[in-house]
Amino acid sequence: MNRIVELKAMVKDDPVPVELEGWVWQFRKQGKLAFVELFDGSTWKIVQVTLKKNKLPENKFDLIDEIYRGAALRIKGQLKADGRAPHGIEVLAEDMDVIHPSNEEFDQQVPQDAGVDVRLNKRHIVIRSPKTSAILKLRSHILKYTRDYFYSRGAEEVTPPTIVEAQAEGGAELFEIKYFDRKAYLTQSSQLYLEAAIFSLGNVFCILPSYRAEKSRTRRHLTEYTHIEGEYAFMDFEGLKEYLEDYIIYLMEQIKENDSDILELFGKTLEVPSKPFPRVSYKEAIEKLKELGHDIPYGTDISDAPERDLVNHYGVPIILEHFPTDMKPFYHKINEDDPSITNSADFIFPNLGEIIGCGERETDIDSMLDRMAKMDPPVNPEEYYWYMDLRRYGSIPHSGFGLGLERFLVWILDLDHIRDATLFPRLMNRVSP
RNA sequence: GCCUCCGUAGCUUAGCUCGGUAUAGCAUCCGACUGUUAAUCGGAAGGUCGACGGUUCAAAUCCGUUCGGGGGCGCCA
Repeated sequence: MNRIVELKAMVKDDPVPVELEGWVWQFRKQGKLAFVELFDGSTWKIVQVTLKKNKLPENKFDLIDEIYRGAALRIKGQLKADGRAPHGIEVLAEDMDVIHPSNEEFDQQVPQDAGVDVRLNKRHIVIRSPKTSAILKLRSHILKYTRDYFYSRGAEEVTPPTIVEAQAEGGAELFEIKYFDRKAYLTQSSQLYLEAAIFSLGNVFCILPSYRAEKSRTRRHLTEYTHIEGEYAFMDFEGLKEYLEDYIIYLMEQIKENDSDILELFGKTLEVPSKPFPRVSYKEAIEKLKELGHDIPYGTDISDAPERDLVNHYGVPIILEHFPTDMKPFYHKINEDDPSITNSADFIFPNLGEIIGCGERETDIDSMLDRMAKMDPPVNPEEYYWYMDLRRYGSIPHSGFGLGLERFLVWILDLDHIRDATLFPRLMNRVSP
C-alpha cells in the first residue's frame, strides 16, 4: 500500500503501479469519466484519481453511483505526472473498491460557504479538509521541533499534574472542579511544578494543556490551550532570553526548511529574525508609546492595542522586559540593581502580541513572603508550602518560560482565529465536539 | 464584566424602513456529458422565517420577553 505523501517522489517517465487507500475529498463525474480527489492524511495534499469506464474491470465503473464525498476507497492504478491534475500528479485507476460508502448528507454537513457556528459544530468534519490538515500537520511538526530543541539542550520532558489545589497565576480565572469531597482546580500553568522538578532532573520542559476561565472573546483566546513550558537550572535572566531567541529561530528555520509547502498554501514567506531581538524595558515602552500617541500611566498594564502598536513599530519580535515589581506575581526575581523592577519579560510578536511570558525566578524566601502578602487577594504561603521549601534547601538561580502553541501557530500562518490552530477548540461558549 | 451586530431551505442569503405566509445561488434528487480541478448544461424537490407572548381582519416584517451565535474591549499565553 502506498501513501499519498510518497507519490511525488515515485513518479518516473513511465507509469508506476500504485495502491492507495483514502477518503474522497472532491468528486467530479462526467459521463464515462470521473475524477476523485483522494485524501489519506499522510499529507495535506490530495491526489487526483481518474476513473475511466474503459480502463476499469467490468461493472466497476458503476460503483461511482455509491461514491459521495467522504467515502473510503481502495484504488489500484498507474501513477504518472500530469500537468492537468492538482499538484501535477494523478493516478489512472485500474481497479477500485469501496471500503466504506458515504452518502449525500456529507455535503450538507459543511458546505464551502458555511459560517463560523456551523464549522465549529461540525469540527469533526472540517478537520478532514486539506487546509485544516495542513494546520494540524504544522502543529505536530512544531511539537517535534520543540522536543528536538529541548532534548538537544539537555532538558528532560515531564508531565506535571493538571489538577491542582492552588493557583499559579495572579489575575487569571480558574476552572473549579469537584474533587471527591473537596475543591480542586484545572491548572493555569505548570511552572511551579517544573521549578520543583529541576531538583530531580535538572533542566525540564513540559507540553501540557493550561486552562483559563477568562471570559475573553478575542481571536487570541482559548479556555484550554497547549502550553509549552520550561525551567532551567543555573540560568540567569540574560541566559534565558538568549535561549528563547535561539528556540524561536530554531523553530522558524525548521519550519522554513521542512514545511515550505504548508507556508506556501497559506501564502506566507517566513523571515527568520536575527539575534538579538530588540530589548525594550517596560519604562522605555511607556515612553515610546507616548510618542505613538498612547498615554499609559507607569505601573499599569500595557493593553493589547498599544502593545501591538509598539511591536509593529519595530516590525520584528521584541522582548518587553523588566516589568515593575508591583505588577508581577511573587515568583518573579527582583532586579539586583533596581528593586522596583523584576527580571521578567514577554516576547511580543508583530500583528499578534504576547506569545511567550518568561522570567528569572525569585529565590529569596523573605521577599516572596512579603510580596505574597501584598498580592490582591493575598496568597497564603501554607498552600505553597512545597514551593517555599524549594527556597529552603539548596535553592539555585533558575529561569523559565511559557509559550502558547496555538498563538505561535496563528502567528506563523497568519490565521484569522486561534480556534483554527487546535484540533477541537475550547472556547467560552463551546465544549463540543 | 462591558460595548456592538446577527438569527429566513442543509449552507450563504433577498425581502423587514412603509404588515397581505417568501427571493436567488450552492448543495441534494432525476437526465446529458471522456479532462474536470468551486466542472458545465437541462429539469425537480426543498420553508411551522430561532422560540414564546402581544398588537392587528392579517406578522418574516411592528412591540415585549427569551434562547443561540458573531465581532470587539478589558484580562491573559
